[in-house]
Amino acid sequence: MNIYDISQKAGVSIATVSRVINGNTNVSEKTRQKVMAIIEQYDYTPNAFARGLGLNTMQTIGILCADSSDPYLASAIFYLEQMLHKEQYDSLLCCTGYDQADKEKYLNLLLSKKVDSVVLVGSNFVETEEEKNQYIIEAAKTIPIMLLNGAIDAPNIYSSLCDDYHATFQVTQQLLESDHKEILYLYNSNSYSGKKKLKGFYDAHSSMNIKINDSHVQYFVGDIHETRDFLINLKKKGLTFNSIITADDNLAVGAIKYAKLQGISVPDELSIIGYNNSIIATCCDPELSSIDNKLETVCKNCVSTLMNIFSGNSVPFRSVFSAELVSRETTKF
Amino acid sequence: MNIYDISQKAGVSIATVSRVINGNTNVSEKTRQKVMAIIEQYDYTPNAFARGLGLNTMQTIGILCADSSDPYLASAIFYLEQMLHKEQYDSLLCCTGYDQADKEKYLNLLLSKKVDSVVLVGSNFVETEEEKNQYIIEAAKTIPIMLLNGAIDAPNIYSSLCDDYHATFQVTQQLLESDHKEILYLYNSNSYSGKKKLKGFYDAHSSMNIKINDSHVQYFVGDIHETRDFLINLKKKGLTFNSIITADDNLAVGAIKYAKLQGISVPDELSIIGYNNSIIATCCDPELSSIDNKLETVCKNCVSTLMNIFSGNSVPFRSVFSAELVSRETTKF
DNA sequence: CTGAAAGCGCTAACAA
DNA sequence: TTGTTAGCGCTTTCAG
Repeated sequence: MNIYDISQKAGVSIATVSRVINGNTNVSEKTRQKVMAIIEQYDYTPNAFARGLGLNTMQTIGILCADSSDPYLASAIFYLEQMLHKEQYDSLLCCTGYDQADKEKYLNLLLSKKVDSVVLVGSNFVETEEEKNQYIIEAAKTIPIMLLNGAIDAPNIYSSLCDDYHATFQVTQQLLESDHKEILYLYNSNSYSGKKKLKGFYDAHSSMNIKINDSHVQYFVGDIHETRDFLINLKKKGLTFNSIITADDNLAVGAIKYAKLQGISVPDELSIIGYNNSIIATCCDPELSSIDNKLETVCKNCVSTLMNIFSGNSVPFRSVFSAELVSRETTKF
Repeated sequence: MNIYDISQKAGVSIATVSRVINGNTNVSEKTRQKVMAIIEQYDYTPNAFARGLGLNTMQTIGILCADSSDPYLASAIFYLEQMLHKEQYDSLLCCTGYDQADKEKYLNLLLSKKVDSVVLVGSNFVETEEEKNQYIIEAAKTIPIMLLNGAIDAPNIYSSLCDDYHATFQVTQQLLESDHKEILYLYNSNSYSGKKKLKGFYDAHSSMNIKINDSHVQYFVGDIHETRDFLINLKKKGLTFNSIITADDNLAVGAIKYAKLQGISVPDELSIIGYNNSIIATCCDPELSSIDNKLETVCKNCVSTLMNIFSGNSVPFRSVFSAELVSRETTKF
């Protein structure tokens, strides 16, 4: 059943059928009704591919993320899909993993599928070495690229993100002020926001003229139990600290497990602050104080910016929101 | 840049260009190289919409889930996307929420987008009242429908799932044998697998001639803290139990919180068993014993079944796998 | 307000 | 091995 069949049965031309399908007003109410009746009678749906070919769009947005099973990224994807759907866009999901070459391959795949835009979810898409971001800049020559929690300065690239620098700066300062002079900073990513957080940590110290011992900044990649063991090892080696800030809730849960195994009371002897305020922050015990980086807001802004771009409205190429510490049981403030 | 431009620049016909693009062997090596050179020089990519129109497929699979931010469903989506990608298929993700009408709307949307198949992820898509599944049966007249953790007996509908009945039966029996005569069963869904689990719980009791007190089977929908409070209330009302089996890890984490708040020691005074073995099972404290329903296996089977369908091979309309209890700290066995 | 007809870019059957 | 050509089903311009 195609537009020709319908036009024939309705006794009109295909142009008229097309007009009623697309809500074109230049159709008399009478013909409109006649055509609609046939359409419904035969349960006709226009062929999306033909439509795509003619209009050069299938109303699809590519969503690129490293790992959609990560609860934090999963939430972002969920928000994005919901909001895009409201705007009549569908979401083509691609999980790239953390390998640079794969990210590039996936992005090109999405371009070849002719999506209307692609959203890169998670700061791990922005590398420090500028040439590694070249493939994104290149893609932006074809379609607008949205960055969620990352930023690249190049034409047609837009970012929606949280001020991770300031958030980390603040909680670090707060800890330092409440007499936690020995803070361990644990991170697992050198991404755009990873660097911002780290800088916040450092700057908070210098703003109070406190020196950081290099071994109080630790890079570690691993699951919850591996993180726990890593910390045990650190302690064994003689490193002392009375609080931990992590770049990620998973790391923080590892820290909680570490404290428990070592019989260290939280938050009395050790304060722990996570990042992302994801679901696991309320699963652990004690429940984790975590920096909420306003994922829903950031996603909403991302989608509305995108819609404005499509409408030809002028939009900010960067939107920054404030994060906020959600205090639970692993901190005293 | 389209196929005509390329053919012209290469001095061949568009048919030849099409042949080299599609790896058709009926092209002399010499022309192939000549054409490839031009293609690469101009970085030409065939138009996916035109291709879709001609072939009547864009190699896309619809993935329907209620809520992709649920860690368990998120993992399923992740597995599916990865495996589909290997088979050259892309994933159109749709998060329907739990409302029946929305599920139906989304499924029809996917049909109109002409996806090659759709995977319904999660047993919540299969309702007990048969007429509520009619829209799925209807969709299956157009394209094969895959059910992950659910089953519907109708043509062109295929299921890949875990034997939830048996798994629940076994752990229930195990508890009963180890002198836990008062088991509370907590569930939050009347879906296909929800019913199977419940039946397993009941049958294990009857197989050992043990009667179940009706109030030991509780339906509750809410987040972790609400679940905790629900249990506190249950206890207040005088209900006694020395173990809890839940249909879901989230509920089980609520149970752990309940025990902690009430000063009940786990697993000595109370055993807790969750379901899904999702990431949060290792976040909580004590870590949760949970039934692993082999999500990766089930997903892999789903995708390979689908590929076989596309290839015209005969496939089982239902594949059932065994679940397995992963013992952690909330049980003694 | 309606219709005729020219694309959109590709695949594949058929001819050569 | 290569080329010609007829679709695929829709949108949209242009005439009327």
